[in-house]
Amino acid sequence: MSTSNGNSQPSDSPKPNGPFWSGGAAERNALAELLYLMGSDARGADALPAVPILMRIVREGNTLFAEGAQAEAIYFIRAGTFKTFRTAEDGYEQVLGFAGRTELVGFESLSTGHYASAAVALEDSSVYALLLRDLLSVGQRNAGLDRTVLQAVSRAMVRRGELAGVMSAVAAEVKLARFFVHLSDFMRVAGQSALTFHLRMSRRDIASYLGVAHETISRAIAALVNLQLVSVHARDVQIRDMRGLQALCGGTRQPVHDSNARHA
Amino acid sequence: MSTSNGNSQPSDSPKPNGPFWSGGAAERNALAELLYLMGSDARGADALPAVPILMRIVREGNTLFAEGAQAEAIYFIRAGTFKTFRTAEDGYEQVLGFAGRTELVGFESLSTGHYASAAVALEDSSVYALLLRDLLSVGQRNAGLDRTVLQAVSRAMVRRGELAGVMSAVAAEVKLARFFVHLSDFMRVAGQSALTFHLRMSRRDIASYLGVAHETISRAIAALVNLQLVSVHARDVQIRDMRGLQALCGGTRQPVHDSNARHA
DNA sequence: CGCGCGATTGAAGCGACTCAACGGCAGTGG
DNA sequence: CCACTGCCGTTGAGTCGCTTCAATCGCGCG
Repeated sequence: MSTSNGNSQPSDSPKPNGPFWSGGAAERNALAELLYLMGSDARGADALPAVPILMRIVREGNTLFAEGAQAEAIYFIRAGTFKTFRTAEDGYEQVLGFAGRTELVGFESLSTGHYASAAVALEDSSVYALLLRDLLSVGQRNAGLDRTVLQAVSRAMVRRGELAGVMSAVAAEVKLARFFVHLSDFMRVAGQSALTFHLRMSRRDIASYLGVAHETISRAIAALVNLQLVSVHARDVQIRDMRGLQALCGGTRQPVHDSNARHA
Repeated sequence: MSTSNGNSQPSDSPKPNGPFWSGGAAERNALAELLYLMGSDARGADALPAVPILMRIVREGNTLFAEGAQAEAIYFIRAGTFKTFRTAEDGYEQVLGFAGRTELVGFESLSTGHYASAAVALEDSSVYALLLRDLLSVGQRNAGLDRTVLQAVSRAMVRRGELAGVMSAVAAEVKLARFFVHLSDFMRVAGQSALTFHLRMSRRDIASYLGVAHETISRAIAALVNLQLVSVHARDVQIRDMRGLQALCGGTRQPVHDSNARHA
């Protein structure tokens, strides 16, 4: 979703044909790769209708799509990390989420034809693009792809729900603890170390995502470090007490400032 | 989404055949009705494969599905209002959203097989159920239904993003103002009065949805009334100054300096 | 009628926001 | 090569607003 252990191997031949898009003869392979990436069994992947899948490389800091732009495609992330956010009239950036390998971005555009949020790469990344006109075409559907899309969207919905979960916590340390636990879970299912990972986003982005001021993130990190729950150096995070961290996540309302002394 | 003007006519013959499900000969009609309800053009609705659509009545206060339960179906709301929420270990209810006519609930279950949140009817309601096994079946797909599902899910994603939008506001009055504006928008697109509507949810539910204490909701309502922006009696809301209300929505947080997005 | 629940209002404390300053780091251009 | 300039991250101090605890009122319901 948001981190990587310095692995993100650019090994598997991204090399695009054009400035933006690759395609042509490679499309058939791209579709099979996409289904494999997203965890679908590739049964019948050879007997597929001609659903073109394009690949696109996005360098760190570049935008995959802009908020409000005419929607052309939805994107499956092949490698790298993105943040999605909306920009208010006053310029405030509300981060809606971080998306990594195997995740889907840009899907909200399907109902309106315009992207409801922007997506920017937090590191050099690559995505598979599925054009909307192919997704909505009546004929020549690919059942495997359809199922893959539905499942990916379902997961995206779950992650949006988690956003509400982290923002609902009152105390900033609790929000941050939940954020770290979610990150750890993501690393684990990605087959990487669940206790050591690298933040790909700035403190500001985290703050926006959690709904607090960015200074509060600094202080919350310091608090978790003081509690011996984690070690943080720059953007490298090491979880030292997962149990304690999860215990901290429990509190929703009511401050966690434990206070053994109830008022007498 | 969440309100109705006391119209919700139970006229169009809900009458279920069994205790829970209706079906049988009416299924063919139900599919056509569903497509019409969701705004799809019903072209070729007669030449549909046999996709069974079941209808279900849910009385006020009853649960459509429970959090964590094995998922059987996703639901298109035909009439009424639901709230979706997750319950923390300490019993705190985090409201994830309110869903009304033409909206979709339960979709998150698709990726895990279990419902990630619970759905409870806030008034007597009826839904169309689309069984997961039909949704995921490889053969005999209905292109119109597929497209309808995708669009409904897209809209649900947009609404989840709006949740982040309301929770990101700092001041409680701003959150509430945004909530009212969203409600008004929903009423308008539903073809009802955009300035007068009835809240179907409790103050507590609103508070949970907006991420504040329920007492704060009372005070925020009083503040908006004092500002002559709205009138509120019990759960009946009348918007008196839509411009002022929208102006209040503007405030988010201090603007974040441009930063990212180097060259598009 | 009494009980419970929803809603409102008051009082007090504290936690997060805001403003501000500082150090470190990377990119840039003289 | 090194100042210069942003940006990121941290830390401090003060104010404000929300949370929490508490009491009260109205209403529906058994």
